[in-house]
Amino acid sequence: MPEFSFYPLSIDSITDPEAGNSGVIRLFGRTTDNKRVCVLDPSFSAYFWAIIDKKSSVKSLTEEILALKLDETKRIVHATNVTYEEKQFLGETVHALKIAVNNPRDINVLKDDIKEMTGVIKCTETDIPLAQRYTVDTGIEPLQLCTVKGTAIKKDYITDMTIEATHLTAKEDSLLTQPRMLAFDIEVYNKIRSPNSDEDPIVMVAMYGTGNYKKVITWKDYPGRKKHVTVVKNEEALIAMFLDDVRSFGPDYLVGYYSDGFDFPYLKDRAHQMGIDLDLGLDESNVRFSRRANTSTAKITGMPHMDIFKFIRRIVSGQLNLPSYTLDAVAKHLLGEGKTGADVGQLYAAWDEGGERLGEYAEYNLIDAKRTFQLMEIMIPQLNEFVKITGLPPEEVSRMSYGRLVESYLLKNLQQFNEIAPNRPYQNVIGARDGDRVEGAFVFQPEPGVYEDVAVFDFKSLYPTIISVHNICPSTLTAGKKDAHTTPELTFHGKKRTFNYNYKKDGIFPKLIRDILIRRNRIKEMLKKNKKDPVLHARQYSLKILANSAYGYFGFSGARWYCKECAASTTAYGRDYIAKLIEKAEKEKFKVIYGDTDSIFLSLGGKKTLANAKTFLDDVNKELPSLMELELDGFYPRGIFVMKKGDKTGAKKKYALIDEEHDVKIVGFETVRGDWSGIAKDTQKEVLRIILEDNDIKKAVRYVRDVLMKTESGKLPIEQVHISKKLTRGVDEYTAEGPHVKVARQLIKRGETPGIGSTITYVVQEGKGSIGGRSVPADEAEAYDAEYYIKNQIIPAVERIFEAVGYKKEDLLAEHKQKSLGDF
DNA sequence: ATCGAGTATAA
DNA sequence: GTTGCTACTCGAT
Repeated sequence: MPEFSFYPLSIDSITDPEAGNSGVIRLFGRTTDNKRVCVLDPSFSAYFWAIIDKKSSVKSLTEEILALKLDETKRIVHATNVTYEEKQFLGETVHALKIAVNNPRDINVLKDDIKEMTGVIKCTETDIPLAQRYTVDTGIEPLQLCTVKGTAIKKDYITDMTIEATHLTAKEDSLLTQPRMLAFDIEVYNKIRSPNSDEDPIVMVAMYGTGNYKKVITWKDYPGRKKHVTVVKNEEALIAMFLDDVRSFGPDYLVGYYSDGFDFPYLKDRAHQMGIDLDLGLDESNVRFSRRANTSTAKITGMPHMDIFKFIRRIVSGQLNLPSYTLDAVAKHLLGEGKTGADVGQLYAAWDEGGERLGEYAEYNLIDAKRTFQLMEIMIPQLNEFVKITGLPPEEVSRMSYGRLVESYLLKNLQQFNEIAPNRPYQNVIGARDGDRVEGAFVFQPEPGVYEDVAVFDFKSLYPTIISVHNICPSTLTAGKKDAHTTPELTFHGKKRTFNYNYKKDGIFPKLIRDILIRRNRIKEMLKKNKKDPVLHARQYSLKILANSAYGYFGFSGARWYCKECAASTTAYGRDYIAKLIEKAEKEKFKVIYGDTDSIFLSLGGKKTLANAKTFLDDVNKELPSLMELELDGFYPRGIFVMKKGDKTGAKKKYALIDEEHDVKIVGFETVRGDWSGIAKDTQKEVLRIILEDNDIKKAVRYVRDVLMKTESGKLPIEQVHISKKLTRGVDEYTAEGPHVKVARQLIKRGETPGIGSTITYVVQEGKGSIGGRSVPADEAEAYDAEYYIKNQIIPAVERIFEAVGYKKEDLLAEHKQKSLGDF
């Protein structure tokens, strides 16, 4: 009887037609001696719960449920086993029947009849995927080494062996950390910017894999071709060879960058036209596509396909904070090297001409695949941490949302509470929930001006600690005030009220969040000794994300544990903590200049020292409940707050600070926004720097004047007047057409297909009429409307900075006009 | 002058 | 399939 250890890479379930369509768990993985295996575990049964009104109903209901025989097409649906357990459901002790079935699909049929039975209150956990249920109940998890005993069977899987397991056990703490990976990228022939799969062929595909594997396939030969470039006779042969190469390489992960959204859908369209199947599955099945909202996914049975773009965009973007997440931008940031310099827009021309230039594009293609591979390598520790936290397979984790993260973590940790989970809401419930709004955070109204010696404090993980300390949870929400935390007064559905959370027992969220925060604190301690450890870093980051997602999850309409009261209570406590902190600071004669959600800014301004501020910090921390902590976020010799447009009050969420290392931190200004021209952003940045660092307003005025003159002369580099905005819907769906929509129409007219999510870059030119009417695609612009850029871009970007230091816009303009008049 | 739509960012 | 808050421009009225 074969016995070996292996790392599961994907876990899913199938039904076995030879055993009455009963559910079978299927694990594809890699053995410790590097073989590919498929392990089938038929021993695990699907089940769900029925919550019933009283214990005395158990016997009769059990009989009634077991007697159910429902006729479905080609099968009889029935329960195989019913057992009674006392469980917890949202904080209540309940009587529950665990109802097992043969075919996982039977759950959906049975539950409708069972919930109508007298004595049954509701059916729940009817929508948990069998594979997820399996990992939770057995502890067999993706990437965790496990040992299997069983019989080798013949099944048509493309693996070294297929085993039907008799014993399957998880080994402790051994994770697959070095998967065999293959990254790929395709290049398409296209004259206009967005390729059309009905016409434009795939001309190259590159692969880069573990062990320095590299290969480019193309279908036109050229002089000087390198030996890793293979030429085939046409596009059809290119696709066929690509599929063969992927199969024979046998990756644990097949990796792409935006391959869910582009490479695979494109390959599918082209292959379909040629009558080829993308049958990469280890069961010879085709790549499976699904579309939801505006994202698509491409999955391959047994061969996890990872779209690393999605993971970076959704999960890691919080720590990267880049303005753009193109492969080039992300690779430059994380690897120090981006794409090659080749202009992919000219690939079609090189292809038509033939010749040596094609070599540049083969190199470009290969480097794209290589960068994708390198990015995946960097992401592995982070990905592994999320796999451990959620128990989800890597391909799911790579496409995971925050809601899914929280929910998977909860489902995985419910046993310690003896709790059963609510079902996911139906669409109509989600719709009803969407109308609910809760009051958010407090933002301090700043006074415009320049401040000296600014100390910034913030609460460490404010919302997670509040949830934990005040036991905020759908399972502890209670009507009575006895033995309960009562929230500060808040507005809910238009009425003033408070909520109570019983503290007699730990809530699910509070307990799990406390564990997470404590674990994270421990890891951060370890990180102090071992600063660069990527695994520790990934671990603390994943815990941070998880803890921070809990508040958002409470208010998320698609959540199982949706709880608007909990979300409202969390922010109410947040406002209360900040208000009390401000009150205390003012009582201690500190000048509070700003605060937002979890932070306060104190201006020491000569009267107080940093030591005073630190004493204040210590005092505050002595009074805070354990887990909660105020931290010194930073000390800044100078800072500036500006006023809102139109009135004299200070603008919130908009300020700049300079630290002792002379680094300027700019928040909320146009400079850090993508939808302003380069000239406006650069000018604003420099003005802020001059004022904060040199403290020389005259110098700043001189600087702006120079910029205005240069702008007026028409000599700015054209890129400096590019403005970019994203299309968030189809061009015809707009009711109000801004300039970027009008420009998108021009692009369509010249044959391009700017779709949802594409960025439109344009230049405003001179002429009559609306700004939109005078805007043209950036690549068509040679000149710009100097007046527009002066009046609508540069001046607005700097005027309120000058106002904050007592300098009028008119002065700035007047000096500019005099000067320029003199010039003419 | 005012308002809604659209876009983007902070936390 | 995280939340809410603020600020701005453009175009319509």
